Amino acid sequence: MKIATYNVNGVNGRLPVLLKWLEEEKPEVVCLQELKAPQEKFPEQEILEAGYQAIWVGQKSWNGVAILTKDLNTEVIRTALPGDESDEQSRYLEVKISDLTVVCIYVPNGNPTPGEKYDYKLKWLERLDAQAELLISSGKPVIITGDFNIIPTESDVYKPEKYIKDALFLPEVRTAFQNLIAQGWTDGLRHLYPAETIYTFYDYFRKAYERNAGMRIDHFLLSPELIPHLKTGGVDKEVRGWEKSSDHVPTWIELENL
Amino acid sequence: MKIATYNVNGVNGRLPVLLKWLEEEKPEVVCLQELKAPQEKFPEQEILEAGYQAIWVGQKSWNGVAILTKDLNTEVIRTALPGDESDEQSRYLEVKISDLTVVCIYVPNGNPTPGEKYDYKLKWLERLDAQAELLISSGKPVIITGDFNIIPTESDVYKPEKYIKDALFLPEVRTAFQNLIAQGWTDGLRHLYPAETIYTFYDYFRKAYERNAGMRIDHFLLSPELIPHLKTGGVDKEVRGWEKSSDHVPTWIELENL
DNA sequence: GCGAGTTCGG
DNA sequence: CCGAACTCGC
Repeated sequence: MKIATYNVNGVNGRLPVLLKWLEEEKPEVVCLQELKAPQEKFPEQEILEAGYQAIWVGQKSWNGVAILTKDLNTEVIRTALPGDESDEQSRYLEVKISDLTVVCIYVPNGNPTPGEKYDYKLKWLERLDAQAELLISSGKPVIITGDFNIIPTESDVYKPEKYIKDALFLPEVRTAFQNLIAQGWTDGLRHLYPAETIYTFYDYFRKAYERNAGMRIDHFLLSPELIPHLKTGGVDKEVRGWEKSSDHVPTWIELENL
Repeated sequence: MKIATYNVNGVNGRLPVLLKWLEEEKPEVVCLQELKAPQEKFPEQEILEAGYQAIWVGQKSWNGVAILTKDLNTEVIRTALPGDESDEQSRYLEVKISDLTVVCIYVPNGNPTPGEKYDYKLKWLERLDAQAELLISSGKPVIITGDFNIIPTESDVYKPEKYIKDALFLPEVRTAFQNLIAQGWTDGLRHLYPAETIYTFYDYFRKAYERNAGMRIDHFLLSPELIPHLKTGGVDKEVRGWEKSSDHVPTWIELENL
């Protein structure tokens, strides 16, 4: 089973690119972030015509997450991250696909630092930590994937020194990621390729893609029982060069015998 | 010689449509209105590659006029309508192509009425009247063409009763047009087709094109010596049905032996 | 309805 | 740099 994550940065503006990529790669499960569309403006019809069912949590202007599945029975578990009833932002979607739990997340960016937005990111990551602990304790197969807005290590960004004060790279944020790993989760892509440079995001400005000025911020966290099934993964880097592409790159893993 | 006028409603947004139409119709002279582009953002390169030289008067956000010519020596005569030095709007361009003077105009819309904008339209038309008088008195061949924002008669709009208080149809404005005719100018298309319904504009709203709810507001005024050369003309109505079309229709005349 | 600008968020 | 929403003009 091929599972992908793709921060589309506007699902309607991105529709031609998204459909072309789906047609070429045909992943069974796709987690999307930054829909930037209200619930009623998600392009359900076009997605259906491409052969995918969709579950989504929209929001006007910002955020928004979705999970697309191809011929798979999908059950919604929750559409919000527990821990703060007053949180209005659409950043979390948890579904069950047969015995596999798939969690699609869009972690707050958190810039500028310091500030309210950074505080919100840290609180959101605390709530994610609690929810991840519950999920991994279940002993069932779970994937948490999406745009984490976290650069896990110095090896995951083209010039770490430029990001010392950035909300994607500050120690507290990297520690939050390590805490998840300490719970027992595995960073899927890094597990497959321990020493490779892997970038999932290239800024729109200053020709970042052409300069290979990227970072790895979209991740797959796998619960232990999934590791034996993990055989390959990667980034569809060329999509970043397409006309009207997102600033993120589609990222995927393949699980065998699942 | 085929001479066309086309209010493009944004020359950059309209570029694919404009280039396709130029490729199909190949007019020797094209007057454009509503460039909606500052001087430095006119797509000169793409127009050159399509085989046209261009002279243009840009303006940020609104207005803007241009004259494109195919393999013809073109000399700029003036880039503003005389009579008000303080007028900042780019609505007038006068050039000489061999012995023919071509004037491209974008008359102010003037709505709502009454109001400042209507007053500005009337004053602009007075200045145009003075300039037209000068031009016709020269005894040389002159064409004044463009978006006049004037519906000359009841026969030039689908439902005249809807436009009684409209700045495009108020008596003062129609009189301004008749005054030009009284100077000796000929309304080229009406001269060719005295009894036909000819529309050059269909609103974007309420499916005006599908309902044939149009009006004739783009005109060719010809000085007397040109009349013997005028053999045919028309509107490229189908262009209005193209993807991402302007609300105006390209309109043209053909002058023989010129 | 649509194009171009601006503002916001990234 | 880019997407979405809003404003303005037509």
